[in-house]
Amino acid sequence: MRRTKEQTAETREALLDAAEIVFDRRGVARATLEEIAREAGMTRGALYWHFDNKQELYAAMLERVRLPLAEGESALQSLADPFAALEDFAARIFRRVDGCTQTRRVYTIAFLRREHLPAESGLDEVEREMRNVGRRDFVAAFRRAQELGELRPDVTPELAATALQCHLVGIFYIGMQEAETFRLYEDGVAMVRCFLESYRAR
Amino acid sequence: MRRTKEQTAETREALLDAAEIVFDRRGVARATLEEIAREAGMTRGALYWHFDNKQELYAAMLERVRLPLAEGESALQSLADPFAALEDFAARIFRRVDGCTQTRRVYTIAFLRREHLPAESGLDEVEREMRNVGRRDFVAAFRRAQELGELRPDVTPELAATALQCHLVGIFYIGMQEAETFRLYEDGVAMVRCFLESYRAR
DNA sequence: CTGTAAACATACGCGTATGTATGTATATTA
DNA sequence: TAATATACATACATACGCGTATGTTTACAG
Repeated sequence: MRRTKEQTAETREALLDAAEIVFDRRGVARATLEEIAREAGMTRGALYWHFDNKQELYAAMLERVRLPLAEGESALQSLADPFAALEDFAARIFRRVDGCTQTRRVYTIAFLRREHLPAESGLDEVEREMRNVGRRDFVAAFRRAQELGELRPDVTPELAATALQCHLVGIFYIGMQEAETFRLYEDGVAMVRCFLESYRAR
Repeated sequence: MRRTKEQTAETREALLDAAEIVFDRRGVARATLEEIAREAGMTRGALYWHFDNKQELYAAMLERVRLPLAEGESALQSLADPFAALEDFAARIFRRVDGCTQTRRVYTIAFLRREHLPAESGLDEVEREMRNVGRRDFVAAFRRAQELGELRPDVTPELAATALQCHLVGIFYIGMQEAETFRLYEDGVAMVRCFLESYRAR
């Protein structure tokens, strides 16, 4: 029952799609490899052929979304107008998560459908790295704004960056829990815009 | 080996303390009743005497913190100065979570150490209720601010309430993940103050 | 065209957590 | 003070999910 290269790749994608669905439905811990395989119309044999275990399956699922995300649109580009760049960055992220079902589902899984342990070796390094990369960019942008005299004089760039981080995380969090009533893109952008104004110098 | 009423109550508390520790360490799903019982110096027999299963143990752990929290300091009191009341409300919550190790740990467990499923019957109703109660108060406060002409004219009370909710959740979320480097009370209050200013009319 | 390994399906053994059943000592009550 | 139910500890029965071993078909390399 050997398949062609194409069929094999399709099977792998189907397994990852199924993993997303079942992780979203049951949570990562309670999801069983049996249910994932059946969701894809396969057996656990196929799963263990493509992935070593649930951990690696989860990592591969993340990677499939991280790749297009890392391709270019992640960093904030121009530091000429830091506030505009920050708002634009947030808008792009919201647009991406709100527009693409798959991205949204994976983000939901990563945020809500799994347990975040204190010293989770390996996987959380990725998350922490992603978060810190974002934060580093935020600090740089607010520092630039400070140089331009556009930042409120009573706050540090670090605090402003942390606050933005908190606000974005909160928007994602609530937006995913109230997925039906909460329009991530429209409401999110409005909130971030309003938020950024408060850190602007008068 | 029958114990006195006092001893029994102490055992129950010890089991709940142990549940907090193990849930925080392993996450709720991966935590085993065996480890919890041993952490309390007991066996699973004691656990099954006091609680029916892990679900009820978790609920009892939540309830132990919800009780003192519901005793009085939860609602925002005066609507004379809505913005001050909101800031004060946030400050009290931060103070409570930041000051009390137990409260902080339970919040960390509820936020990070468990999986949030879409239709989790029973337990998530409590969470949703808590969240909606907060939100209702926020909406009322911002509506009152609108009547007083203190709310920015370009935002609705509902959006402002949602934004505040998002910001608070994000602060909790980040504050618990970076528990070492993030001072929940000081930084949190500063952020909320700055945030609230941005929704004030000029 | 033939051998080999890929791409799975099937079957098995294993550990582990759970729930329950039973044992037991003792505080409580009548 | 005797009887009883309490407050556990211990033992057991069960099921579930995982990892692996093995079987089977067939694409592909030479």
